[in-house]
Amino acid sequence: MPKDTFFNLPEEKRERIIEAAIDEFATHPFHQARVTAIAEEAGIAKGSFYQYFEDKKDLFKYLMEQIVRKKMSYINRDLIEGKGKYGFFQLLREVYLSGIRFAKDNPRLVPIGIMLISDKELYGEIFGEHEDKSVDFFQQLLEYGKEQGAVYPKIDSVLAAKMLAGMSYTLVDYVYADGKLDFNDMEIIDQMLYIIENGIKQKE
Amino acid sequence: MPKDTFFNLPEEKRERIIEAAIDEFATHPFHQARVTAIAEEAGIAKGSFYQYFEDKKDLFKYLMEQIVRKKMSYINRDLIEGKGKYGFFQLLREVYLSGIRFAKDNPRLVPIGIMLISDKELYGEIFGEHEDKSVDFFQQLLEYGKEQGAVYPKIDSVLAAKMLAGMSYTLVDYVYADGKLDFNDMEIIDQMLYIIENGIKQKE
Amino acid sequence: MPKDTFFNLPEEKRERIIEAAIDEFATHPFHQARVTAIAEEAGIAKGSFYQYFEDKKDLFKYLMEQIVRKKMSYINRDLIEGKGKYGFFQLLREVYLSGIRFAKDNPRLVPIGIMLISDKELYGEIFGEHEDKSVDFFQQLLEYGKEQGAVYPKIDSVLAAKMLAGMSYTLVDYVYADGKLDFNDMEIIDQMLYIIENGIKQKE
Amino acid sequence: MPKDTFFNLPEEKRERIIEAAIDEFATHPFHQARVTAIAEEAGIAKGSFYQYFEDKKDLFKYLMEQIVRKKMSYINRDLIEGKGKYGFFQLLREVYLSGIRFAKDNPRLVPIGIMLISDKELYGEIFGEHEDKSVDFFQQLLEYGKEQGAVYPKIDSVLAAKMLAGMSYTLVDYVYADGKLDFNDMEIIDQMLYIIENGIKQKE
DNA sequence: GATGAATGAGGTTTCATTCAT
DNA sequence: AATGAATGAAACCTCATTCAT
Repeated sequence: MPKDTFFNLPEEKRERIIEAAIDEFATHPFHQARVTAIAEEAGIAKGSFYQYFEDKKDLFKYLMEQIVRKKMSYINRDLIEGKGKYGFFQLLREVYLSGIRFAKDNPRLVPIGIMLISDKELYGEIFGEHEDKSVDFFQQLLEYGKEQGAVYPKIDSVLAAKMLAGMSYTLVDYVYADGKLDFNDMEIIDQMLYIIENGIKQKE
Repeated sequence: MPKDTFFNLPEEKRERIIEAAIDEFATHPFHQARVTAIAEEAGIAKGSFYQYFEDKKDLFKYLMEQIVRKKMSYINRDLIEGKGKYGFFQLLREVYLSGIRFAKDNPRLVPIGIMLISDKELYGEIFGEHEDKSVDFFQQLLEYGKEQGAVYPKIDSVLAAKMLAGMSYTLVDYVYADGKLDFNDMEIIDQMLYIIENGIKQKE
Repeated sequence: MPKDTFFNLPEEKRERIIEAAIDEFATHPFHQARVTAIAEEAGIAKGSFYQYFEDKKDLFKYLMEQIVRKKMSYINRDLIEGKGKYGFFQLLREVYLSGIRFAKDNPRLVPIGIMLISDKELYGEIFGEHEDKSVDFFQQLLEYGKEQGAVYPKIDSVLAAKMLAGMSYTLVDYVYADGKLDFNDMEIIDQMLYIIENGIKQKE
Repeated sequence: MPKDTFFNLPEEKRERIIEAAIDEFATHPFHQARVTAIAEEAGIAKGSFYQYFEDKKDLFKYLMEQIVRKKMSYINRDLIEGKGKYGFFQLLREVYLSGIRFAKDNPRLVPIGIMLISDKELYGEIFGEHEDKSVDFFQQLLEYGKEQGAVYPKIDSVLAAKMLAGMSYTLVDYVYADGKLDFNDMEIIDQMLYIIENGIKQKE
């Protein structure tokens, strides 16, 4: 957790530091990212860094929390508005869409998350051992879908949740790799949803 | 490419070095992995390491090639046997199964591949810029499925291929995380396949 | 070019580092000179060295520039005073004298320059490919001598310049080898000048 | 001194090793020159190197001796033929000419000698502390010149010898730097000799 | 609080030389 | 005698972190 000094900083400076950190962590794996580079980019003294944060990991943890929070905000906004209105698949659509919007609005945040996934040791230190939260989320969504009568009840919610979560990654990575998404995001999501709904089998 | 000296080494020693490297790379991201640790673990002098390999990256590349080759061997064996016999979904099942078997037989190799994915720069240096091969593979498989009349022809092969590839990761990661799989691997795969085939929608 | 940190250092410390560097480079060819030795001798941490200089070569370049500048200062002082007063041979005498005075005042700097000469690759990196400056200098001096009517006009200025430059080295090396010069420096220079002026031939 | 094994080697192989050594020492200062490179270039095993030579320095010493011997041979041949025939300045001319011929025939040997000069420590280990032999040589020549009545007797032979020796270096370096000499070597030497004989002063 | 110099552990890599076959 | 693998000391350099002002 950053020290109080960090939170007492003028908004603008805090912002600069965070931006610099994002730049560095987006382009380098954690152990490769340099505190010096962040300090320079942010225009603060190297010593100041340690006045704000316990150490490199402290900053990274904080950053990660912010990212998660931000990503959540994309989802929630849509869901809150839609909760009553949408059916299960429409909700799912919104969720995926929010993921894409997040990636599009914050492309530099995407690789940071991806990088973390691969470093299990670091991941553990940051999120504890707890399971992937997004899986929980999709699992709950699926239960809701079953209640609604939209999802085939015999489906194993846990497995399906993992699949949906994985698909979410696939989607974001797809968007991120391609650079920019445009109109036909919709098309891609709709096709993906079609497959999720109906599978790929040829019906006779 | 390792130097000749490496290939001239007695089988046993070569094995020791590779094992040590796997241990190190499985538990540390590339830049965090230490040549010293590998040399010590393998019981060779640090200088010897550089008689066998150009540098750390050289060893890593080689290791990665071996991993890919090995993984391929799991797939190929099954496919070659089945080519004529199996229908599309049976083939897909075999492919996933082979992925799981690979992960089960070589659990330490899994995280190495996963780590690489997140380090785009390193990834590029090793595989060039070329796209994920597994996506190509699944795409071809899908085309075959369409010819066979097993896959709904309107499905976008590229997108579906990405999804199938992603699902493959999901599966392996699942297995890897849980430690060991037993009999009911089958069950999980079958459920996953059911979803892929039919989707998750409640048919009326 | 040393970093700012170096120039911000207290005079005394900067001096210590330079002295240590001179000691090391005076007794070892560049590639044999050790950063560790310099740091130890200067009483600074090895890491500090790299806070002051880009790398070993950076320090060496800087040192070399200082040496050249210092040597120049010996010449210039005399020349500026003498420009109007002296004839060509008197000027030449001053130049040689300044070379000797430099060598006498800064004996440890002499071998550093000499060592550099032999390492063409390093020399090129430091001074660029440009010709030996001292040759240029003597050439100009000779032209001046011809204008003055002191130098035999048919003499090839380029060749003679090379000879005078070489002789300058001979002289310095002589002084340096012998350890210390005393009164009869004058005598040696005068004899040398006599030869340069009149040659060694017995006139009939 | 190389071991017997070296001298028992077939002429052709010995030659190859020497050539490889020359290549390496001509392009790298002693401490930068690599035994490995020499062995590779010569097409022998690294281990064999130590069967022939005590160590790197041993080979270098031997090489240096050969170079000196070879250079001598250029001088001697001319001198022996000329001893009676030539006057002092003609002899001097022959000596310089032989230096140039040597440099032209063996350009790769020149920088090796030059490099050695700058590394006083190494120089001492190889030639002992004894004075520069070429100075001795020129001194004797000058005495002879005086006897002959060709050299102005009041000239200090030691100083003049140093100058002549230095000039010899100047000359060789000149030739070496320029790459190749052609016909007008003669011209250069003659001009140089003119200066040595008569000086550069304008006679009234 | 801000600064930036100081530190030193630790990392990769090189290479002369020895050793075992 | 010939080979080439093995060794390990030592070099350069990086960087997170601490210290002193």
